[in-house]
Amino acid sequence: MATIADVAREAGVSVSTVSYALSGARPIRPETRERIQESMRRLGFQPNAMARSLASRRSKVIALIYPQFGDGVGGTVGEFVRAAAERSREQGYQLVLWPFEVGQAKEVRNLARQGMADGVLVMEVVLDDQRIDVLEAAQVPYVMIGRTRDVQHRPSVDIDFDATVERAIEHLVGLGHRHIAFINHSQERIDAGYGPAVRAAVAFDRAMAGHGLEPLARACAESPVVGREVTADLLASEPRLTAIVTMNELATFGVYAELQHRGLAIPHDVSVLGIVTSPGVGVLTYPPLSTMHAPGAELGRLAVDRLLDQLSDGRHPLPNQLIPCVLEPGMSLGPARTEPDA
Amino acid sequence: MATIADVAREAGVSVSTVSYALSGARPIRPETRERIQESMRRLGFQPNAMARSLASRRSKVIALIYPQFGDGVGGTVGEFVRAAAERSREQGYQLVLWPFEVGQAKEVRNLARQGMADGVLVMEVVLDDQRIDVLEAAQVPYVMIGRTRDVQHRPSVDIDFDATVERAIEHLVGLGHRHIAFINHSQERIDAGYGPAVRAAVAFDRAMAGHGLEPLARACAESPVVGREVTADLLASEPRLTAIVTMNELATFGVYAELQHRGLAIPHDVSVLGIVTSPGVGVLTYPPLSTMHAPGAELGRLAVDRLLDQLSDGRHPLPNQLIPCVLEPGMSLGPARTEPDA
DNA sequence: ACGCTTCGACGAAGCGCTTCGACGAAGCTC
DNA sequence: GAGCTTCGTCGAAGCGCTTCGTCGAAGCGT
Repeated sequence: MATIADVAREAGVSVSTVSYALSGARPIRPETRERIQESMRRLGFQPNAMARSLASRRSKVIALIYPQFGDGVGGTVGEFVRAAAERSREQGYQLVLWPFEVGQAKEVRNLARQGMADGVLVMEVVLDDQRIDVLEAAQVPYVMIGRTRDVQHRPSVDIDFDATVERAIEHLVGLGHRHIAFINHSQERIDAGYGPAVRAAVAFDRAMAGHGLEPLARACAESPVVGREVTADLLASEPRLTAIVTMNELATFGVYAELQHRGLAIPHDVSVLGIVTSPGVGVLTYPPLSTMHAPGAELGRLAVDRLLDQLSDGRHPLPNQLIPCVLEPGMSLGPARTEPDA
Repeated sequence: MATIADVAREAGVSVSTVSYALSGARPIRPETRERIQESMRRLGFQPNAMARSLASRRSKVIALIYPQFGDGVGGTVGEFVRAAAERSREQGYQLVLWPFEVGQAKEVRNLARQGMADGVLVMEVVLDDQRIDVLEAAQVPYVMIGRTRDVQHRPSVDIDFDATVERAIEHLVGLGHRHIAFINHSQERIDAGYGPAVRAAVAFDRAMAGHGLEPLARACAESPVVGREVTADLLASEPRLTAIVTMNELATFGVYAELQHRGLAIPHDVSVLGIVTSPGVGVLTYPPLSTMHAPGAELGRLAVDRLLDQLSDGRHPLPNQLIPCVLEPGMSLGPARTEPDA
């Protein structure tokens, strides 16, 4: 492998001149630069990443602390990861994977101290996340995906659950729906303070109230069978129901099953809208589910950008940046049926 | 950040002694080692990764060239990635993501020349894959997931499609099924030489022949709607059909829809078996689909192990290592119904 | 007691780059 | 034309480690 010294010799200049030609940190006469570039080409020179990092004290590496993939149907995490990796590359950074759970803060600290990463992206943070604490202690720039309890002074990007739910309700109300139910994640997750579940629940109540409507919400275990039971329960407690919003992919399959079982047509009798879904979930059902899918790729890009902001000018970015989910029309939404008893 | 020099001073030894205590490359007297470790602990010392890599000429980094996530329902890629990342970490390596398509061989070469990775894992290789060519030219150790046309001398790990299909058929035959259909990926993918589709098709014919049965196979676009059409077509051309094997997740949803539409009960009238699926797909249907899911995690671990084999002793591992899919019982398999006309 | 090996530690030379200070040549001012 | 700045380049000092050669001290056999 050719080194910068080989290039310098070939081009008849000093090593430092080659370095400056490479980085542009000092002016080089055009014909000298030409000569250097020609030599680099001839030798197939690529600067050694390790030497460069050591000398410049910048590794050009971003670490991504990421959660279990693949629970649920989720392609969202995959989208996020790929977008983050691509954006990093565009900006001349590499993305390394640190598969650490919440409990492995010590490992995070050690790796951070090894100077392998200039900054860290932390996915699926929890309310009290030790990993964030050690990163702050180690003075390593980071961006969270999600939020800790203290969110004011910590840079993060996340799904805008408020806006997503608000838009979902608005859309349904616009179609004439007045009796709208919401199927959330499981009660355990809500009790555990799982951010999305808690925030969406609050947002749903608020959005319904904003339209002068009665909120009807249920927690639901992540399973089609329970989703089916919950749907039955919802129909029993509110027979005038014409729309169901779900934030629970597996439960959604149960919603479909129960409605079909009862001979209720989608969307003629009941409209169904899946929010914060993975991409591609809509086509798994018949009729295709209308969804508001999580902006995984956009979040990935944004997270990298916010991190690089910190790395370049040292300034802290906006502490929080939220992106709403995107409506992906399917065939499961329609105007509310005329209420049988209203 | 403490350096090795700080530790040496603290412990009253030379820098090289600390280094040897760290690596174990030369014997150190126990009490000296004690003292050094105590100093390291006190200073919170972690060796600088860049300096270490530069001096030792080993980056302790594995690169993963990986495909688009999230087409299809797939959690398999996610499983693979996480398992590979975890295994790497266990072995003291980092996993970096190189989001490169088949066409970006030049980028792969450049990055490889930068010495950032000691070895490379290449996912979703195609029959003639330039990325493999440049890696060989650059003498960078690699392991493929999948196969190129020339597979004899190239280390790879992959799903054992032969064994998977063979076991699937065997299982169904054991349940008394004689008229078994196979739904493959789309014709375009087969024509394009997409390995899994081609190999599974061949394996199906062979397995059926091995049991003295008539193979009945169909290509099918990746969509529930087309899956439904193909199912109708299969039932028309072989009314005695009692089992359907699918290697096409989206189509499987269509299979269910068509069977239910015709009042054919699963598994009483027709058994359905999804092979090479992502984990968790089974529970999306009712009754839960029996699957043979792709061993993503196992492949991830294995790929890393095979790569590290090369890195440590320089010997080439077994060129190919295949792992069959694992049967995950659902509720969609049952004994063949008595043939109405046999 | 002598030379021999073995053990444990040290010093120094890199690894391939970045970056700082310096310096000759050329261009400017008055 | 003396003194100034500006431009383009060079040399050398690291960055924080690994690793090779070396060397004193202790342990061995005879």
